[in-house]
Amino acid sequence: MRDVAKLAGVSHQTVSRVINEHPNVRAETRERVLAAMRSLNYRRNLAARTLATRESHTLGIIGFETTLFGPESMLYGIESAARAAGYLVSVATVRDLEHRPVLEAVDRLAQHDVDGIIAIAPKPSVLTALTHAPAGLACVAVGGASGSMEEPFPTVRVDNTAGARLATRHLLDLGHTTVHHVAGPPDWPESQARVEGWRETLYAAGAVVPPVTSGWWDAAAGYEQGRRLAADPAVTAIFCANDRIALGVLRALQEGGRRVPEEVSVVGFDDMPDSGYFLPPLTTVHQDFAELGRRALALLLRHLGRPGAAPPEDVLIAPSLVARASSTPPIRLR
Amino acid sequence: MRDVAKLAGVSHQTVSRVINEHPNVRAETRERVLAAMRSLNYRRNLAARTLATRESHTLGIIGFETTLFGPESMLYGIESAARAAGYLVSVATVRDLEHRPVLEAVDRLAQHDVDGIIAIAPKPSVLTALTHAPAGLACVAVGGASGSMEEPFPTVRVDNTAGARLATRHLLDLGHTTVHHVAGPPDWPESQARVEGWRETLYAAGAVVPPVTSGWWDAAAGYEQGRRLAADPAVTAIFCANDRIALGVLRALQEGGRRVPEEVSVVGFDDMPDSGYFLPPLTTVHQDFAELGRRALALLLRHLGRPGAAPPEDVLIAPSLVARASSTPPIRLR
DNA sequence: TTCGTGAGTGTTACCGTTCTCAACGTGGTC
DNA sequence: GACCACGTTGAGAACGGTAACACTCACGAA
Repeated sequence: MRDVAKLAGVSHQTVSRVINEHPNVRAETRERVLAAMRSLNYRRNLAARTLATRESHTLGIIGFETTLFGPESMLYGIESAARAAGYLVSVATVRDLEHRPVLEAVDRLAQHDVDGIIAIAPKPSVLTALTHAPAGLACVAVGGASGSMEEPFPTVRVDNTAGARLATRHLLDLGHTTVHHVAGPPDWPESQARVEGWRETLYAAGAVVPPVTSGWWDAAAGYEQGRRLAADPAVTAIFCANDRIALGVLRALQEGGRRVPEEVSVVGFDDMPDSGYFLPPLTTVHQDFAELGRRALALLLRHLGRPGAAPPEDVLIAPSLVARASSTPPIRLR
Repeated sequence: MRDVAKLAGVSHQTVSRVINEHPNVRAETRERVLAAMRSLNYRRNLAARTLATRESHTLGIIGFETTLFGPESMLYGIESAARAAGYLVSVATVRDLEHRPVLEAVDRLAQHDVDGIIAIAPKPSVLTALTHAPAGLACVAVGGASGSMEEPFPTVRVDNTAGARLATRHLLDLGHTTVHHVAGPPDWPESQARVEGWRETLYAAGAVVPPVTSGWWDAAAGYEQGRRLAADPAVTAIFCANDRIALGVLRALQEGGRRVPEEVSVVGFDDMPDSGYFLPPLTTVHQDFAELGRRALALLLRHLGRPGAAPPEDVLIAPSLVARASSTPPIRLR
C-alpha cells in the first residue's frame, strides 16, 4: 500500500480511502491511485484489515461430520450466497453433535475471527452450546426443530410437521385406513417433528396410530424396520422419515413379497435428486435445502448489519408433496 | 497480551514465547504466565499473528458447487484431518469448473491468506487455472484424471482405470460375452479413465467393444441411456460410471421388462452408502473418499513444511470390487 | 582472573491496514 | 476583510501479535 501511495504521489491514507470507496476523494486523485494499484498489481491484505477493524469478512459454518444430503445442500446454498455478499465461509465439523465438541468448534471459529456463525442440523445440544459463544458473535441456526419452544437463536427451517401432515394426509386421502411410520433418530428434532405431524394427522382423522420405530437416516435402518412391516399384512401405507429410509423399506417390502404400490404405498421425505428413479419412483415431500441455506445466510447478514439490535424473526419454509408412483389407493378401493 | 504480561510481571515477548512453547522459558515463569492467561481468559488474536508471520493456519478448498457424493465425502475427510493438524478450512465453490470462475476462487482464497489450496474434483481446466495461483501458494489436487500426462500439481486420486478393469473383468469372468458401458460426462477425467479401463479390458479379452453413451452423473442420465440398452436383447451386462447412473439404468431395465440380474447384470462405481439397498443390491467398485481427502491433506501439509522443495509424489489409491446381487452369470450358463 | 557460552528475559521495530484528528485550500456569508 | 463550513489530504497512532537483537546472569574452561 505504501508503494501504491508513493507511485500515485499521495499518502497511504488516501489509498485506503480509494479502496474503501470513501466519497471525499477527488475523481482525478482516485484515478491516479487506481492506476497505481493496477500497475503494481496491488491486493489489500485482509489480515491487516481484520486486525484493524475486527471484521474478517469470514463466516463460520458448524456442521455434522457426515454426508447427509440435506446438510450438504445447505452448505452449498450458504456458500454461494456468502460469496455474493463478499464473505468467505470456513467450516468446522463436529463428529457427534454434543456439547463439548461443539464448544471447541465455536472456539476454533472465534479464534479465526469469524464475523458470524451458522449452525447446520442443530440438535438442541448444539444450540445450547452456541449460547456460550463469545458475546457479540452473531449466530443463526438452520434446520432442526420446528418445536414451539423458545429458541436462543434466530432459525431458518422447513416446517417438518407440515410436511409430515402432507404425506400422511396424502395416504389417508388415497383411502388407506391408517399409515405406518418409520422414523429417524429419536433425538433429532426433524425426526420428532415428522413423527408429530404424522401422529396428529392420524389422530385428527380418527385413524389408529401404530407404534413408531426409529433408527438412523439411512437405507440400512429402513430395511431393518421395513422387514417387520413387510411381515404384517395389515400394513398398506408407510410414511418414511426420509428418502434413504424409504429406499431400505422398498427393498424390505420387495423381499417380503409385498408389491409396491399395489399392496403397500410408500412415501418419503426430502425429494433427493434420484428418488424419482427408485423402484417404483418415490412419492415424497420436497424441501429446498439450498434455498434454506440462502435464507439462513440472509438472516445472519441482517443480524450482522445491526449489532445489538433485536434478533430477526425466525423463518419457516413450507415443504410440498411430490406425488409419484409409489403411492396409490389400497387394493380394496380399486 | 499486554495485560497478561503486566499481570504476570513479564514482557509481552515472554508471553509470546509461552504461547508458542518456546523452550527457553523458566518453568516457574511459564506457570505464572499461564495463570495470568487463564485468569484474564486470554485468547491470542490470529489476525495479528497472520499479519506478522504471513501464515493464517487456514487452508482453502476449491470445490464444485453441487452435491455429488464423492466431493462431499472428500471435504469431510479433509476437514477432520485439517482440524487435527491445527488448520481451519475455508471453502470456495465454483459453479462450472471453468477457467475464469476458478481463478476468482483462487483469488478469493489467496486474499484471505490461506496457506495452501486443495482442489476437489478437478477437471483439467481447474488445474491450469491453479497454475496462475500466486507463487508460493501450495496446491494439491484430489480426484480427477489418472491420466499419464504431466500434472502441474501433486495429486491424490483413486485409480479409476483399475476400478473399471475390476468391474469389467468381473462381468466377463461371470461369463458375459461383452459388457456395455454407460459413461459419465465426457469432459470429466474420472469418466474418461473409467471408459478407458473398460475398453482396454474388453479389448484384451477379445470381446466386442460396444459404443459408449454418456451423460451427467445422475439417475436421470442413467435412465435415459438405460432405455436404449433395455430395448436391445443382446445386452446382458452393463457397467455404469457410478451408482446413481446405475440406479437409473436399473429402473429403465425394469420398465423395459428386463429382469436384473437374471437377464441383465449391472455394476456401478463408488459404493455409495445406500447402493446395497437398490433393487437388486448393486455390485459396485468401492472407493474410500474420506481417505482420499485425508491423504490429500497429508500431501499438502508435507508440501507446506518445506517451501521451495520438490513437490511430493502423487498418490494413487486402489479401489476394490464389492460383489452384490445385481451381477450373476448370464442365463445361458445356468 | 578472564573470557566465552547459553539460558532467560526485555526492547524495539515491523507486519499492512484503518481511525482520529489536524491542516490546508476554497468559496460563500456577514 | 474576517470568519466559518466543507471538501480534500496527510501525519501519526492504534490494532495484537512475532522477529531480531541486546542484555544480564551463572557457569565452566583456559
